[in-house]
Amino acid sequence: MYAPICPAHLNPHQEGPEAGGSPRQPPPPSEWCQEGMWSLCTPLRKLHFPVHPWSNHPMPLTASEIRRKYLEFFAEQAGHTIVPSSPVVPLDDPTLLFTNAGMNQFKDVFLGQGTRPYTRAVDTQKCIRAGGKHNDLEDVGRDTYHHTFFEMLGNWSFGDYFKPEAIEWAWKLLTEVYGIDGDRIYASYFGGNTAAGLESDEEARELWRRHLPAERILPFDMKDNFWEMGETGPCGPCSEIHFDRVGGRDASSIVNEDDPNVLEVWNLVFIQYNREADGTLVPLPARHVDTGMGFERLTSVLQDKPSNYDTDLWSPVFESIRSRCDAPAYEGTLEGHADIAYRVIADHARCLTSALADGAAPGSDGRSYVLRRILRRAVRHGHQTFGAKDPFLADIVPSVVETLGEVFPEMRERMDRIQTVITAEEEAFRRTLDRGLTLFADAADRSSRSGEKVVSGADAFRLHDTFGFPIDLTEVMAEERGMTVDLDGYEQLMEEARETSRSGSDETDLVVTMPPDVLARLEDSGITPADDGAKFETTSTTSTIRAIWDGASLLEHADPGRRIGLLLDRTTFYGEQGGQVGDQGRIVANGDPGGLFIVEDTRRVGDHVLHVGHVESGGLDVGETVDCRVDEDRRDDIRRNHTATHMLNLALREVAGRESDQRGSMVAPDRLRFDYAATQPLTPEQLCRVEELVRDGISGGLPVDTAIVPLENAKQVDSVRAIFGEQYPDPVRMVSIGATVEELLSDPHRKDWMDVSAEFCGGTHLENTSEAGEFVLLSEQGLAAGVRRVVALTGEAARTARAEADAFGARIKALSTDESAEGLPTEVDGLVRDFEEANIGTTDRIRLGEGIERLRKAAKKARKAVSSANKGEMVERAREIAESSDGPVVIARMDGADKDSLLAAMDTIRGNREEVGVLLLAVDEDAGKVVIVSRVPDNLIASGLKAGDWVKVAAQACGGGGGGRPDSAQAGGKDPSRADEALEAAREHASKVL
RNA sequence: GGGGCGUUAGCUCAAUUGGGAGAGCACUGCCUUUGCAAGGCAGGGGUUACCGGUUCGAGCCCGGUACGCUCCA
Repeated sequence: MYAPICPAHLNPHQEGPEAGGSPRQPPPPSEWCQEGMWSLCTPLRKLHFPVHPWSNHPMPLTASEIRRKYLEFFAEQAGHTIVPSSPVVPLDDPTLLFTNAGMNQFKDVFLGQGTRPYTRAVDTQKCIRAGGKHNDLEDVGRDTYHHTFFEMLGNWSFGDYFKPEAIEWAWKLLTEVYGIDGDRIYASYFGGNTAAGLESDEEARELWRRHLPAERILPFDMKDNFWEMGETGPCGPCSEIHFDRVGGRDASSIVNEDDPNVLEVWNLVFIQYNREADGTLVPLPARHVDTGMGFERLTSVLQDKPSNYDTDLWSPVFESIRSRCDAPAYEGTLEGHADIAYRVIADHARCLTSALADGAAPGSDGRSYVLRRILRRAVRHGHQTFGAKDPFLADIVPSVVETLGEVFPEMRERMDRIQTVITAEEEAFRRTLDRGLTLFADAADRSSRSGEKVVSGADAFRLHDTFGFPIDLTEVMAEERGMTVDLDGYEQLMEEARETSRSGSDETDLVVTMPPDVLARLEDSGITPADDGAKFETTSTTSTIRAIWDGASLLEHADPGRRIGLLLDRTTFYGEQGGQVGDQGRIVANGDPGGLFIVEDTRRVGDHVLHVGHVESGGLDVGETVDCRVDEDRRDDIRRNHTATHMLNLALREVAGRESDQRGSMVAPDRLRFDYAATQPLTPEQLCRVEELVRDGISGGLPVDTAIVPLENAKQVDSVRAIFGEQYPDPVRMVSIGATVEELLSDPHRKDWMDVSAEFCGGTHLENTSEAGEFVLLSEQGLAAGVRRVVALTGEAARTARAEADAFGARIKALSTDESAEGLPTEVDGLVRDFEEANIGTTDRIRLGEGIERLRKAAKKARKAVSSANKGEMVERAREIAESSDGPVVIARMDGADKDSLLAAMDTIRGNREEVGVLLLAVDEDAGKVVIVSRVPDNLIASGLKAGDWVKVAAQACGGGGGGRPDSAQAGGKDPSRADEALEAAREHASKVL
């Protein structure tokens, strides 16, 4: 796994402690690297690099050498098993947003709930601290040592070695392997706490005394040196190792004081107690060691750099940012905007690369939303600070992979996908980024001018709500301007928005649900949930009425009219669940005269099945025997759509990739709707392909199988599509298409079963896919960021949609054969209108759209030809008018001219005679209107002739009005028969004022 | 399910109480240049997403639809 190493200081053949002996003392550095076996430690390298100021080690060690030496030291000298980092996205621990410490993957061991095949482990763990309890996001960029993503080096003992070994090895690794000057090392230990009844950890102190003078071994209290996992659970004292970057002094007074030059590098936790629920501490039988060393910090120490960002873990990333964004060189200042941007972008690129490599994606809630916020922060910096024009963040990813891909190969393997996701997300944000930045700048200027250094809650909310600026991003931007954000105002608006959202959605239909006290009363009276197991096999059954619910109380009897809900002892009605809508049908009482109940909807309330509807005739009594009859045709439509939904789900995975997880669905009789995760719309080709796949499935006549199986077994099947975060019952009902559930379970990992639909589903399905008949995608649209929705039809509805498409095809073809026809523009207008409202499939729409577009072009051309002929004619007449007229004004009627032509004519007259005032009038018989335009030169305005007044006089004479500027105006009249009166009025007005 | 915002030339975007739809880039032609890069001149390209309303007049105001973005549930 690792390259050959310098045999002098890490001899793989030597006896380690696992053989009973204590670790061998490594040889002095003068003996290192003489064999040249370790390519990075060759004598040649020594010649080129000066000796480190406080170590005698040839410098610099690269970050990957530092990491490797750590792992190898514990593996080869101390018998540890090298364990890979667990994913940064803890998929099996819902309490954790991201992996934030090395111990996460061993939590079960410390809790005594799990074991490992080894008792000593060493690893480097990918960690993200953002968005959760440990949130370093706000500090990234502002200082030089907080990161959202970092590596934690750790060595672990699970009931194996304890304090002596842990301290001894830590000392050896730092001083001998890494060659750190021991005079700069300080150790802390737990100094005891009488209130908690804990004694000082004298054992740790004594162990450190072997290496350090007493004044550099410092006691601290619970806060710093007693580690606890949570309220209860394993805990114990810890001992930290601190390093002084300066040296040659006594720095003991500034240890643990957040001085950037005296930093904690390693924390050794000795787990020896268990904190019980009553707060008492009980010694553990098996004691553990949990250590954590910040890899980036260690690297900065060993490379003698003032900050983590100056190490070779970042330099390739910074260089990538510099060249990609054409940014000024990084200067390492704390305040410089460019320097902050460098740190933010680099940190966030590392974080995103690592999270996406482990299968997370930016989105709108929880963990996903943290990633979205991180990405948007980085994008905004690249755009605003460095002026990056195009999506750039994905281009930084390769430099991250270059520095981390060796240890974390998943980054290398999934780099393409990481870049695709980042680019898509960045593009999405850019669509609102510019306008959002403008809005922010305006808002900030506004409040600055008014002397307040606060961005209003309304502006912050608008940025969030409309432009997708997370509130924390707005805060950062405000702070850059020395401002703050009115968070209270923002929260208030947010709460109002939530309120409107809520109130809009539920028009609280009291009948469809039951309050807890009613449910409790039912239970007390022994009314148990109806047995609805027969709903899959049959649609009718005989049953007894157990309860009648009217939205307020439980009744004994129901009369016609009111909307009520019925509870039965058994039913075949399907209560709305898992996206499938509830059944409709009728319930008929057996008595004489038998009451008739129309079921309009069926809901699930807890485990009860509530039949909602009204009594149509007769009456119903509790205890009465009834016949239940589900509307079978409607149920069949639903079954068609439900099975088609599963096929669609499978087809989408095939076409859009494994990441297109289901985000919701609705199965109704008239259509089906399916929401899925996606960053980009489906292309026309992909839409066709999806449709094709589902149609193939239908024509293939695949059998549909359902079975109830243990959840654990069902989860084994690789191809099963479960909704992320959904809780499934155990045992779970499984629906498969194209293979039986039994076949799937018998060989759960078989590759070709990726072509078989398998879902956990409690819905009603077809027996064979051929019953679906036909399938048409009706639409594909964006629903929210990262979520898209397709709507589709099956059966008769789908066939109708296809027929309608064919009809449009014929209409288009008919019009296309004669593109010069006189009525074409009108025909095309009608066609376009009908087409937009037509109920046809999206693939047909795309296909037909091309023909429609061609026709629109042809119609446009025809219209234009008419208009330009009209214009030419009017200009010609205008020329004649200009030549034959004299006097200071030209007033003329030019019937047949549209507004454009009239204006062109006016320009012609003014071109010929610059000094005249012009007023032209045209009657548009079709529209029953009079158009009047006018222009007046400056000399006549001075004499009192204003175009605005002039047209107004004329327009009023023919029943209209208008106005404009003194030099140019337009008006209109509504009475064409009085057009000549308008002309006369214009003449009078002109002669009067001139 | 409920809000907010947007849609103007092939692309990126303008358009000051509602008064003749523009710019930059790209495209076409000509000119300049040994060539390249570029420059100059001219030109084509728009149902201002769609439908309806108000108005003498709507890219702009009002209502609806489609599509996109975004937030909430």
